[in-house]
Amino acid sequence: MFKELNPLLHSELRLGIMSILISVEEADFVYLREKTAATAGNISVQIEKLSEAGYIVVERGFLGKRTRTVCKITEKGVLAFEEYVEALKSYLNVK
Amino acid sequence: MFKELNPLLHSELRLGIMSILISVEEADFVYLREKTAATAGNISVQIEKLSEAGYIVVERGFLGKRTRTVCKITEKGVLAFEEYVEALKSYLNVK
DNA sequence: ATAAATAGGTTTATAATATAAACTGATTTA
DNA sequence: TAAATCAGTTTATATTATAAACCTATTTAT
Repeated sequence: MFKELNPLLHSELRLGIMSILISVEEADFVYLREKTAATAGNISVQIEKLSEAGYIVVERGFLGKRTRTVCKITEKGVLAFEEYVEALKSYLNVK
Repeated sequence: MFKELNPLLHSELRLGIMSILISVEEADFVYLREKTAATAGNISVQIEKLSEAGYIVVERGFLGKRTRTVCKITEKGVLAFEEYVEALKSYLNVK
């Protein structure tokens, strides 16, 4: 009847991060913080979780002298996101 | 950018319960337990939360000699569910 | 008649989670 | 050179989801 909702994606902030990354394919820490309006600590933790799961890859580098953390969604992440959306449909009366 | 996801509805089990109730307009405890495949304790707690929020009404009665707890969604519950679905769309690339 | 299962729940304990506050180290500005 | 600001990370806390344990009534088996 109901499909399982991947708990890693069924989280407001992680879902927001994934939602951004699936459309832009590359976003840095600051951009994610601005778009999601979450605190830096919260973003940091959730990025780490998504990274551990292999849903995104994180590259820490520099932009001039400033540190810059760039995130990209992986193929695995795209698939997980798509499956999550499919699973959600079993809860909403959307076909 | 992203709309807030009502935390009361952004829960796999409560969402399942609401999803059922929005389509059948009346379901008892046993039916909800079977359809959601959750434990009775879990169902019990989540029904209570939805009830406290005024999203559903709960009537405890009898069916023959057996106790029977019947749940119905309220107008407030329907609205909250619809708003939740709208909010979700801001995260998925669905229009 | 009585013991053991079963039904329909509720209460509670526990483990997982989300979140923000506090912190760090570098860089820029006053 | 002291104070702010930037870009994050670590940690502490409060909330939450979940299942285990429990309870009371009823049915079934002996």
